[in-house]
Order: sequence, then structure tokens, then C-alpha cells
Amino acid sequence: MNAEPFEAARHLFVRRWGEMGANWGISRTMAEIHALLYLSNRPLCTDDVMLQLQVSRGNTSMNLRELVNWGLIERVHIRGDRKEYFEAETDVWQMFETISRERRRREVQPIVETIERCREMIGKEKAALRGNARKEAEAYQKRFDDILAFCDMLNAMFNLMAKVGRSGLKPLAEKIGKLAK
Amino acid sequence: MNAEPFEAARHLFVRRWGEMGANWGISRTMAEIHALLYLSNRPLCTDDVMLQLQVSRGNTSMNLRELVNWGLIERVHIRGDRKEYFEAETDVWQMFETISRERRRREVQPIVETIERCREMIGKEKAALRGNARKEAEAYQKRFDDILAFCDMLNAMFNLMAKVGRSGLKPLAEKIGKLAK
DNA sequence: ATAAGATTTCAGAAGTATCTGAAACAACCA
DNA sequence: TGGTTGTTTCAGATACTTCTGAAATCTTAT
Repeated sequence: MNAEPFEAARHLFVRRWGEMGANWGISRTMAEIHALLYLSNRPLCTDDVMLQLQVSRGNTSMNLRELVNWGLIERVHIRGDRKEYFEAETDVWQMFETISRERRRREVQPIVETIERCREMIGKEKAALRGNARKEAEAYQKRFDDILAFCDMLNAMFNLMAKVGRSGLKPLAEKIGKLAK
Repeated sequence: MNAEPFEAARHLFVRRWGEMGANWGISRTMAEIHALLYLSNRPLCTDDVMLQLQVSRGNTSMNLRELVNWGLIERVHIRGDRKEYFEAETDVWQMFETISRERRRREVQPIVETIERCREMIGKEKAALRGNARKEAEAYQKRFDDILAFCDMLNAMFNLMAKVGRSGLKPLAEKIGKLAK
């Protein structure tokens, strides 16, 4: 029996996951490391990752740390071994919750704050305006408000999905039903 | 009255929208152009964009074309003017629908196909395996299946939101309720 | 203490993505 | 047809991101 019968499938998956990461603003290597750990049935150490992906120690170290910061993998210790090992979260709904929460906190929140600020800036000017200029101010406000409302709704949806999504559509429907009343 | 009372707010918004784009794998300039057009109450031409954002003609032309390809802006013609003008979609739910559909088609679909292929590769090997190796094959399949199931669910959610999201939570709840039955 | 093993850091190198500007092209007009 | 205006293209330049590797740091065992 081949010691690595799944190598081909794993390579394929790791490569694609890396490409996806690159498309979505996550470094290719970080995504590849994540894919590798997601598939692995045992914790891996820095050298395992270096060997599999052919990347440098420094790069591996930095990306592993970043993945730990994101909460997508954790450090685990193996008795009688001084090395640190890493293990990925394998519940995809938990992964979804983690990623969406982090990205919202890091990247969506600042935008929302900026847009609120933009809205206020227009609000202050509006009082002094008449006629066309006032109309324009209102149009600007509407555009900002539309985005803010959309963000609220999206946010609510993501929270709900993270909370009850894994158990299927039914509990989700009930929750939304209650919210919508 | 100042001809541009909203300049500050617009600049702020354009800058942030550009940063967001950069974070999410969309070129900063493309996102900035989109922001500019989203706020504008009239169609803008290439020179307007060049002037506002201080970017070259070539860059502007390429990014405008890309935005048209995405379906986020359209070309409009103004009578008696040979120049081409551009106008953004301003319905944020329509924007959401367009962006999520395009990104799924371009970026999620290939991953799903790859994972299905990975699953099959394992499936083929599995028949010949016994004991531990078989267990491992099943573990691999489970990981792939989990992601596929998650993608299906997410896909369904996005379709629903695109369809009924703009009218609030209530119709969404009803739709999901029906689906979940 | 100190030596060996493991990890982190970061300056500079390598690799990507994006942008510029000028030339080629296209559309229209007189 | 030739001239004018507007648009697209793309090779090379620039800017940005990611990676390497070796030195510094930390950790543990003796």
C-alpha cells in the first residue's frame, strides 16, 4: 500500500484553495497552509509544512502565526516532542463564523464608520443649502444611507447563519421569521 | 455657494471604497472609479474620472471597461457629445446581486469543480483500500463533502437574498420557510 | 550555566499587480 | 479624403506584496 495514496487530491485542493485565497485578498501561501492543515488527519509542524509546500521557514512561521491570529488553526503540543504542532478547525460552519466575524471587524467596520462620517458631513452642510444644492445633498445622503442599510441587513444575515446555519435551513427560517414579525 | 460642497465627503468615501476593494481582491483604482460613479448624480466621462482621481487615460479606460464587464456601470451617450459617459447602478441590492453572481461564477465555481474532482479521486482509491487507509479515505471525503455542502447552502442563501433581500426580512423569512419545509 | 533544538524576526531579494504614456485605432465631420 | 476628437492597447516602468535565509531570540534538558 502506498504511504500517500491521497497526494494527488491533496495537491489539487491545496493549489485551488491557494488561488482562491489570492483572489480574495489572502496570501496564497497562507491559504495553502490552511488547506493542508484542513485536510490533515493529524497536527503538522513547521517542517511538515515547509516540506509539503516548499516554502521557507520564515514564511511558514509568519503565516502560521497569522492563521492562529485569525483563529483558523491552533497550536497543539505533542507529549515528548519539543516542536509545536498545528491543527485546523474542521467544522466549516465554525470556519465561516470565524472568517466572517474577523473580516467584518477588520474590514467592514471601518467602512461603515467612514460612511457614517460622510453622512454627517453632508448633514452639516445641508442646513445651509437651498434649492438644487439641497436636493443634491439629499441624494448624497440617500446613497450613503442605502449602503448603511444594506450593511446592517447583511450583518444580521451573517450573524444568523453563523449561529444556526449548520443545522440547516429550518432553524434559520424560524429565527428570521421571529425577527421579521 | 461653493460649486463642490461635497468634495470632502466624496473624497473620504472614494478612498475608503478603494481600500476595501484592495482588501477584497479588486484593484484599488477600479473600486475608486466605482465609488465616484456611485455618488455622482450625472454620468461621467473618462476625463472627469482622470481629473478626479489623477490616474492615466489608459488605466481609466481599462478599469471602466472592466466595470462594464462586471455589469456595475453602463455606457451612456449624451446627445450632441461624442464622448462616452458612464453611469453606475445605484440600487445596492442590484449591486449585491451582480457582484455575488459574478464572483461565484468566476471564482467559486472553479473551486467547487476542483473539490468535486478531488472527491472522486479519493472515491476511486477507496474501493481498493482496507482498514486504516480506508478510514483515512473516508475522512478525506468527509472534509470535501463538508465544504461542498457549505457551498450549496451559501449559494442558496445568496440567491434568496439577491431575489428578495431588498424588500426586507419578512419576504426572505417566508421564502426560507417554504424552502425549509 | 550552557548547549542544542525550535521559533521568530526582518532587511533585502524576488515576484506580482498595477499604472503610464504614447502609438495605433476608430468614428465622425467638412 | 484629410483632419479632429475620442478610445483602446500594451510594452515597459513603478509600486506593492510576499518570500527567503540567516541572525537573534527563546526554551528546554542536562
